Amino acid sequence: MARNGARPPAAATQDKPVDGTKPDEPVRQRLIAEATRLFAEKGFESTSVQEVVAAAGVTKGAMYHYFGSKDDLLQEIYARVLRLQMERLDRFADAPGPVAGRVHAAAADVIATTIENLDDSKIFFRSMHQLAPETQKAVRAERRRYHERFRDLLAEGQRAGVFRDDVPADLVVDFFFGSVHHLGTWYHADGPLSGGEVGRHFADLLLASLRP
Amino acid sequence: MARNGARPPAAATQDKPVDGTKPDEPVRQRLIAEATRLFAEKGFESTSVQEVVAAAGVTKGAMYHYFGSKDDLLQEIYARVLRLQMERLDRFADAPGPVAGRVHAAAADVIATTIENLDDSKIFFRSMHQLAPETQKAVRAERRRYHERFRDLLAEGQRAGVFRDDVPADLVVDFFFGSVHHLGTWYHADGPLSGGEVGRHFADLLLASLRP
Amino acid sequence: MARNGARPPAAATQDKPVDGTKPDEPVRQRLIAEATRLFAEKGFESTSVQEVVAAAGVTKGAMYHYFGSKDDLLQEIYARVLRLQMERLDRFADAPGPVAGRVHAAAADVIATTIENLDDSKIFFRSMHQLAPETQKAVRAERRRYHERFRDLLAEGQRAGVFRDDVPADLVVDFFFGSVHHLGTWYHADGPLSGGEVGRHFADLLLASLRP
Amino acid sequence: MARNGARPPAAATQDKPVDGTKPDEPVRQRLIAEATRLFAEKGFESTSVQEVVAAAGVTKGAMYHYFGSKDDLLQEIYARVLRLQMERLDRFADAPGPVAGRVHAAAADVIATTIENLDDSKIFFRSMHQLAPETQKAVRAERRRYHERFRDLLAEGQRAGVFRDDVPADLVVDFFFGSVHHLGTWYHADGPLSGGEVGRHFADLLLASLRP
DNA sequence: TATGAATGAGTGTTCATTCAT
DNA sequence: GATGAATGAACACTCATTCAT
Repeated sequence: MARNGARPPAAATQDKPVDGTKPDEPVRQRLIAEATRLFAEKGFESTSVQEVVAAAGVTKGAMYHYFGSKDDLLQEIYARVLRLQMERLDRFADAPGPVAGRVHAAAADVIATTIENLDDSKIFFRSMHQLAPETQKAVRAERRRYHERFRDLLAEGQRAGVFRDDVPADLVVDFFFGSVHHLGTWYHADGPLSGGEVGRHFADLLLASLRP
Repeated sequence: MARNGARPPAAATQDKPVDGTKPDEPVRQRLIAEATRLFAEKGFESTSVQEVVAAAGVTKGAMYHYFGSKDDLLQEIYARVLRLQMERLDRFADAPGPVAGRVHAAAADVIATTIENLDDSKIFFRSMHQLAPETQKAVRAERRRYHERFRDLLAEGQRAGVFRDDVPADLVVDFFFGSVHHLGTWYHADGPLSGGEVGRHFADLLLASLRP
Repeated sequence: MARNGARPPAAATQDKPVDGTKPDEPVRQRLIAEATRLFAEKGFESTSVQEVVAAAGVTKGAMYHYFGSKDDLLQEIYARVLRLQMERLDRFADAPGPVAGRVHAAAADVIATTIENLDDSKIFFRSMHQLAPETQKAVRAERRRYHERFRDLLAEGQRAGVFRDDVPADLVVDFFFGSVHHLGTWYHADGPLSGGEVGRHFADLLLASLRP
Repeated sequence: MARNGARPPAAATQDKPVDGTKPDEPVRQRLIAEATRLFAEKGFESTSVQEVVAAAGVTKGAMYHYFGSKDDLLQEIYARVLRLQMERLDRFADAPGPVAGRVHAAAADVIATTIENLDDSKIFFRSMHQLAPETQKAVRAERRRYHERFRDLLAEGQRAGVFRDDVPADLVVDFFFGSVHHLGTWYHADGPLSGGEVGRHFADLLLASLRP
C-alpha cells in the first residue's frame, strides 16, 4: 500500500502523507502526471506548457529544469507506456501452459491494463506524429517488437494447429490491437463493464475468431 | 490582367472549367483536398492555414471567403466522411439475403472504403477534440447512429440465432470498429494486401468470432 | 488610388512633407531605419524586436510580414552597406588620372561616407558574428572583393613606382581600413572636424606612409 | 609555468593546487580564461553563464561565488587588458633615446601584444556597450588616458620637429589605433606574418606617415 | 471574388540570478 | 566553498483572423 513515487525510490518528505491532492509529490512526477492528464484531455498541441506547469503548481523554469522541451515530456510518457506493456506481455507469453490459454490471458491483460491507464492510451496514437522523427522511429521500433512478440505467440498456436492459419498472424495482431487502441475512444469508467470484463469479452472474441 | 491562380497554370485562366462534379468551385474543392492531406500528414494543429492555402495555390483571403474558419474546414471533412459511411452502411444493411451475409459484406466494405480514404480516417479520431464542443457533439451523435445501425444488424443475427449472444452486440461493434480505425496506423498502399483483401480477412474474423 | 508601394524610393504620399519624425514613411523603410539606429546604439543582441517595432510604430506581426526574422533585418542592413561602398569605390578607382590621386580620393571618400553612415559602420563589425554562418560567409566574401579592389589600386601604384613596395599591399589595406572601422568608436558629429576633413587628413597620412 | 589547463577533471579534487601564480584560485582563473575565449568567439550576449561554467568545469553557484554577475566577469576582462596595455606603454614611452625610436617601439609593441591577446581585443570594442554605464565610463576614461599618453609622445615629436604637425596628434592616434583594433578582424595566427612582423610593418607605416 | 498588409494574443524556450542546504 | 532546484521576466517567433481595397 501507500503506492507512490517512481524514479527516486528514496522517498521524499513523507511527512504529509494521505492528503487530498498529492501535496509535495516530487515535481518531476507531478509534471508527468498532469501532462498526461492534459494531453489526453485536450491533445498535445492544444495544451500549452503554461497549462501543464500551472496544473503541477510550478513555474516554467522548473519544467525546463527537468525536461529539455515540451516534446521531451511527451517522450517520457511514451517511454513509460512502452516499458510497462512490454513487461506485461513478456510475463504472460512466457508463462507455462497451453498456447491458447496464454494468448487469452495476454489479450485480456492488455485490455485491462490499457483501461487502467486510459490517458496514456489516448495520447499514444493521437500524438505520435508530434514526436521528433528520431523518437518516432524509436517508438515505432519498440512498438513493432511488441507486435512481433504477440504475433509469434499466435504463430505458435497456428503451428500447433489450435488456431486457424488462413489469416496471416500479423494481420490478426492488427485486427486485435485495433480494439485495444480504440478503447480510449469509447470506454468510460462509469459504464456498465469493468476493465476486466471488457478484457475477458474481447479475449473471448479473439479466441473464437481464431478457431480453426 | 485577370491575375489569378498560382500553381497549376492550366485550369487557372479557365472561367468555366468543364471538368468533374462541381463546375465553378475548384478552389473550394482544392482547399478541402489539400487540407485533408495535410491534416492527415501532420495533424490539424500543426498545419497552418498558410500551408493549406499555399498547397491549394490560393491566398488566405480566398480560404476565408469559402470557409468561416480553420475549424470550419475540419468540420467539412468530418461531414463528408460521416455522410459517405452512413450511406454505404445503409445500402448493405438494407440489402436482401441472410443477415450473416449482410454483416460480412458491410464489414468488408467499411474496411475497403476506409482504406480508400485513409487520410479521412487518420484525421477522424486524431482531431476530433479540436472541433468546437457543439460540432463535436453533433459528430458523436451521428457516429452513434452509425454504430447503432451496425449494432442492430448484429442483434438481428443474435435473435436469429446465427450469432452468439453471450457478448453484448454493442461491445462487438466497439471490438470490430477498433480494427477499422486502426487501419490508418498500419496500412500502407504498397503493402502485400489490397484494401479488399484486408476487408475480407477482417470480415471473416468477425464472423468467426460471432459463431454461437 | 495613390498606390503608395513600399520598396521604391519614389516617395509615398507626399502630403505631409517636412514633418518632424517621418510620419507615414513606408513601414519597411521605417523598420530598417529604426533597427539601424537601435542596433548601433545598444547592439544587435541587446535590442529586442519589440523595441524595434515600437520605435517604428508598428506591431511585431508587421515586422515578420516584411522580414523573415530579426537576423534577416540585420542582413538587409549589411547588404545595403556593402552595395553602397562597393559602388563608390568602383567609381573612384575607375576614374581617370594618376593612381596616387585616385587612391587619395577613394580613401578620403570612404572615410567621409562611413562618417555619414556611422550607425551602419558601428553595426558592421560589432554584429557580424550574429549573422547566420552562410550569410556571414557571403558578407565576408563581398568584403574581401572590396578589399581586393582597393589592394589592386595600391599594387598599381607600387608597380608604377609611386608607392613603396616593401610593405605588402594587402597589409596596407588592413592598416588603413582599421582607421575606417574605428571611426564609429571615436567620431562624433559635434566634434571639431567634419567628415570631409577627417577624410582628407587620413588620406594624407595614407599617402605619406606610402611614399617610397 | 605549470599551465593548468581547464577541462581536466583531475585538478578538481585538489585542495591546495601547488601550481603557478595564484595558488588557491584556479577556479577564478579558469572562469576568466574560458569566459574570454567564449566571449571572443560568440560575443558576450550570445554566451550564457551556463556555457562559461561548463567550459570551466564548475557550476553556476561557483561562478556567483567569485563574481557578482556575468557583467562582472566582463568587467574583469576589461580591467586586465587596460592595466596590461598601460603598463607596457609607460615602459616604452619612458625609455631613453630619441622620440621617433620610442614611438616606433611602442607602436610595434602594442600591435604584437594585441596579437598575443587577440581574444581580449575582439571583446574590447565589440562588447563595450554591454558594460554598466558607470563601468563603461570608467573604461573610457582609462582608455582616454592611454590615448593621451600616446598622443603626448607624438606631440613631443612634433615639437621636436621630427614629426609633421599639420595633422593633429589626437587624430593620428585615432588613425593608428584603428589598425590596432582592427587586428582581431583579420589577423590569424596561421597567416604568413608573425605578430612581430606586423608590428614592425605597421610601426614603419606610422613613422613614414609622420615624416614632416 | 480575391488580395495582402497588419494585428494581437499566444507559443515554447532561455537565462541570469537566488537561496536553502 | 559549492550545489542545483527553482524563479520570473524576457525573448523571438507564429498564427488565425480581419479589413480596406
